[in-house]
Amino acid sequence: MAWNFFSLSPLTTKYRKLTTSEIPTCLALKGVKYICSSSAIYLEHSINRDCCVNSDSYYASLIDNSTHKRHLDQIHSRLLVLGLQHNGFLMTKLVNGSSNLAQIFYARKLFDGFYFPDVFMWNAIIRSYSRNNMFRDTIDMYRWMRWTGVHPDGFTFPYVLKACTELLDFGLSCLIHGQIIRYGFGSDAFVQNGLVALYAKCGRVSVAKVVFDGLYHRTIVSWTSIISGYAQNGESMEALRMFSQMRNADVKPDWIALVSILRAYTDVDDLEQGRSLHGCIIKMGLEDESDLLISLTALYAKCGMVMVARSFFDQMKTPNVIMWNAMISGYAKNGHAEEAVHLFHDMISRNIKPDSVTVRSAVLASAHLGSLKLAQWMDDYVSNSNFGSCIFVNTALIDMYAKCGSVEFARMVFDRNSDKDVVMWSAMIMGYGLHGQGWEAINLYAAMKQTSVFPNDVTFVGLLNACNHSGLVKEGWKLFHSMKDFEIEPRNEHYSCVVDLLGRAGYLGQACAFIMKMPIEPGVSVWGALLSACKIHRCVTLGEYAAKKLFSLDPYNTGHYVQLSNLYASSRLWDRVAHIRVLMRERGLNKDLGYSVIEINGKLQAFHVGDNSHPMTNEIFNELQILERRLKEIGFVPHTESVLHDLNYEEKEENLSFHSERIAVAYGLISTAPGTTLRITKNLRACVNCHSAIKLISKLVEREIIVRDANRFHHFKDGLCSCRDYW
DNA sequence: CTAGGGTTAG
Repeated sequence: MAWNFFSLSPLTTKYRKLTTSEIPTCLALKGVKYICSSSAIYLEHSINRDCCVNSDSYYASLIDNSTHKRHLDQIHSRLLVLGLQHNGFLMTKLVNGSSNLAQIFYARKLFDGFYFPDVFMWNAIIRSYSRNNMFRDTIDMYRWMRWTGVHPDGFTFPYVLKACTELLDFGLSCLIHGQIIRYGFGSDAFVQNGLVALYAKCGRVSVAKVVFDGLYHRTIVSWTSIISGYAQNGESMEALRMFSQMRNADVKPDWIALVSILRAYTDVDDLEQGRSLHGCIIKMGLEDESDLLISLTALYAKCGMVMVARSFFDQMKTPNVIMWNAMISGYAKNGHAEEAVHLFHDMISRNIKPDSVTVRSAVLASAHLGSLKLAQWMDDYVSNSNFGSCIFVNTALIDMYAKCGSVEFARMVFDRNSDKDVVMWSAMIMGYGLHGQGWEAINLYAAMKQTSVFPNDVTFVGLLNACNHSGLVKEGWKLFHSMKDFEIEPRNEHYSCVVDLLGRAGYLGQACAFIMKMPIEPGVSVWGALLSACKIHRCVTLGEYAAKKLFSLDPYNTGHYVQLSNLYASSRLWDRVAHIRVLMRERGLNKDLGYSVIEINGKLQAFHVGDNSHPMTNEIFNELQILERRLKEIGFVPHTESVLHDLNYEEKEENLSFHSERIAVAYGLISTAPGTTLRITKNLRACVNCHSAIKLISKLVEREIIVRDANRFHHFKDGLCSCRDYW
């Protein structure tokens, strides 16, 4: 609207330029603080550029070209001088300009000085708050707008919905949804797409789907919203199903849609489909899209192809934080924890600012490495960073300390956090479970219930695990049945804990009956628990049954074959052991190579079975022989039954004493001062023989030896182990 | 003046 303001404003009647000296006078007249002379020169310059000072669009373009708050100040003063402070179009422009320069409080001041804001002005201030991530204020302004009787329009709601999305407030979202319908925007494409994304982000994909289904015209944005909604809520298969529906509807994906679809493939580890999508991306000429490159990096890294992922990372000139995160977490998740930590250090030394996700991934990598020294370094790093009070990072720290062998340090991190959510409590409970401190876990759970934090499914996985590791059959059984009090549906993990609990304690029949009564299809973990219980109690028939299930559900997992073979070996069924060996060869499987890592003075040293590559190998084997002799002297008899192959007795014995954890112990003993605690990490589960041997060694050499195996920790001391031979 | 994505602790 171009109203003629010349008649209203005596100063501009002659199209006269303001001189620099005049400006302060005019401002003083209107009571506006004069900023600085350079601004005046700027204004002067701008006005000189175009002497035809006659329309809103002139001032609009001045505002659009402003790059500093003082420019806006100048223009504002000028508008005041001209009596244009009630020109809605220009004042709205000014508010927009302020918010673009992140001058949110200035925008608000302008807004407050404007008496009768129309919907455009309201949208401008709402947008300002939303763009500056002040979502509570966004909602407050929207409420105030409604209260003054101004009707929101189709431009208002996307910002309000964005705010709801960020606030993750489902109740509020429903309220706004109702208002959207009442104001008549029930079929506005922008608003509806916003609603789909909003419900999806609040974790209510089913509601999002209802809105999506009601859409009259589905754009690529609608499809992306619903696909990413499923992907973000862990329903990757459903996301991919929507993707195929989208293709049937002949909607061509753009790069943002592809990012969501890649994420779904990444989550289900579908490297093949991911690769073929990669091919499509190249065909579409989108391979230079850096954000797609990040998704591809995450995909290849998650699927174990870290080299390919790294090549994407390396080809990017200036990777952003998210790319760093994808690479670091990719390494961390795939047994390349060292590279992950290395890359993290690299990032710091190159002065690239990590965010909380980076730190979380680095902490996760440290947890995998198991080095207590590194763990403490990470803890220090976090304390000196901005993430010291970040609940996500602190939870990762608790998990890390527990996995690095120090449940005490984990507890210290836990105690220094005053605001604990269910995830943090669960992490601590898990930590106790890992160290076989079942009662501490249960007591902590009791303390948690005293606060207003409610347990969830993961809390119970932690608790049941803790009961398993401490042999607390009755307590575990009770806890399992208390899940329904919290309306938590047990998952396979919970069922397998119970099977483990019953099975280990020797109640194989009950364990079996329990499986038969399961309301869901028993998965790998359940049959795996049954098989390992059968191995302990040498129950061949039932074990074979469990193994058969496992081979059909998870045919390429070497662990199951080894378990069955060990079960046969324990029953001296050597022909069946041989048969398993043939079966594995036919299927192209090799027994996972065992290795152990020991930390000496903060440095990690890895050993595999019979490893003689270390420079000190002579000394190590000498120590091994001494230990062997001393063990024999006190009457130690090796358990030979857990050897995979049917070797002759001598060979078996030799193999056992050269197991990687034994070599690591020997190396640790000769490399550290007497009395030093040894910390060892093993990739597989502790074998029966080494477990008994290390118990005795701890007594012979008067050392505490802490071994982390694939499942839990063993604290060996004075001839005993914290797991009380229960693992 | 409007909307969709990626990295992500137990």
